[in-house]
Amino acid sequence: MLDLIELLFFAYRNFVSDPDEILHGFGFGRAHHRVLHFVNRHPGMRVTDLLDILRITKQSLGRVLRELVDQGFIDSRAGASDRRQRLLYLTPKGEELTREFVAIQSRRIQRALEESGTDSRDLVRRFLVAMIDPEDRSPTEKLIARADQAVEARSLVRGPTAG
Amino acid sequence: MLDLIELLFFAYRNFVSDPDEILHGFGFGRAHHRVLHFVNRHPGMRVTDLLDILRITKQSLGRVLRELVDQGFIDSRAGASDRRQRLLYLTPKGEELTREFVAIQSRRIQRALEESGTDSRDLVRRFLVAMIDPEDRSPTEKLIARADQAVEARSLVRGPTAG
DNA sequence: CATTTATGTCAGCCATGTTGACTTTTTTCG
DNA sequence: CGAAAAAAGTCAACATGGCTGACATAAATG
Repeated sequence: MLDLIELLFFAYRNFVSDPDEILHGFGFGRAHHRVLHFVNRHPGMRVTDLLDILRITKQSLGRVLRELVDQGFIDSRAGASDRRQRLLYLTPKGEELTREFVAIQSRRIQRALEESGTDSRDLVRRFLVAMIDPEDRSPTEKLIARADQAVEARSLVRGPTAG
Repeated sequence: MLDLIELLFFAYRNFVSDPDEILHGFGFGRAHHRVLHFVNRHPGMRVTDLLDILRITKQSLGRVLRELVDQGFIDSRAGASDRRQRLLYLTPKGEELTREFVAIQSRRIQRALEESGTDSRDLVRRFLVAMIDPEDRSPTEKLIARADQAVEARSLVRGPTAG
């Protein structure tokens, strides 16, 4: 297993370096990437939801979130039904930036799947899920499913060719 | 691909948290884990080799390496043929600690491979290699091969049942 | 009205990266 | 031999992104 332990290290390092380089030009770092990524996936999410996903403290998140809001990458609106909540959305500027690193990371994964063989996607997906702590798997898969459904819903509203 | 991007994040986070927890008891962190891991894999490696693998600065490495040597987890001996070199070895204490996190990470991978299906190992390995930057792949695979061969050589010297 | 919840903020600390400058020891090469 | 290069180590200062603890405010809830 030692080879796979190391390959995970090397692969992940390259994988996260893609967005790192893009964000470095804006004075942002890895922490900003994560925030942008999950706000993109769950538009209108609460700050608390983001804290649960990232598993960092409010203070750590607060720092990067403030920078992203101040510089116009994220919009933070009070909730309609519960006005204590701050619901997080990407601005057009934030969407544009997010598209960049989603694209580059998707390309890397796509290439790797093609090189590793036909029908590798399902197996790789199952492997990654199984690498997650058992108690976290179901919540994680539900989170991903909810995000995917929301994308689907938005694309139906805008029409099939709008995205 | 968004689901795989996120699964990589969640899977890797759990994957590295295993050794993190073990090392936290010794006042060590992620940086110490990496050093111990690669010194275990390449006993007698030079400091320069380690710098090449980790891609961090001499100063960053120096800090954690000093702690590991001072506290008796790593032995640093002058090279026989080139006495400028410091060749790095795990002490018995370092070996014991290293065995712990190799074991826990191996168990996680083993479990994930079993759950993701028969013959998943080869495909997962190919996928991980293909996730690495093309120009880094060949050096990385050679590095892993050399480490595996050295393990093989050592086990032949000590006899097949010694390990 | 008291309590809880969601959020934000100040202050300070820690781990681990970075740059830049410099030293010592040893090897290599013209 | 002597100059240059290589391997390693060190000092100082700084950045990023984690952390704890203590509070403050607004709004919902019972």
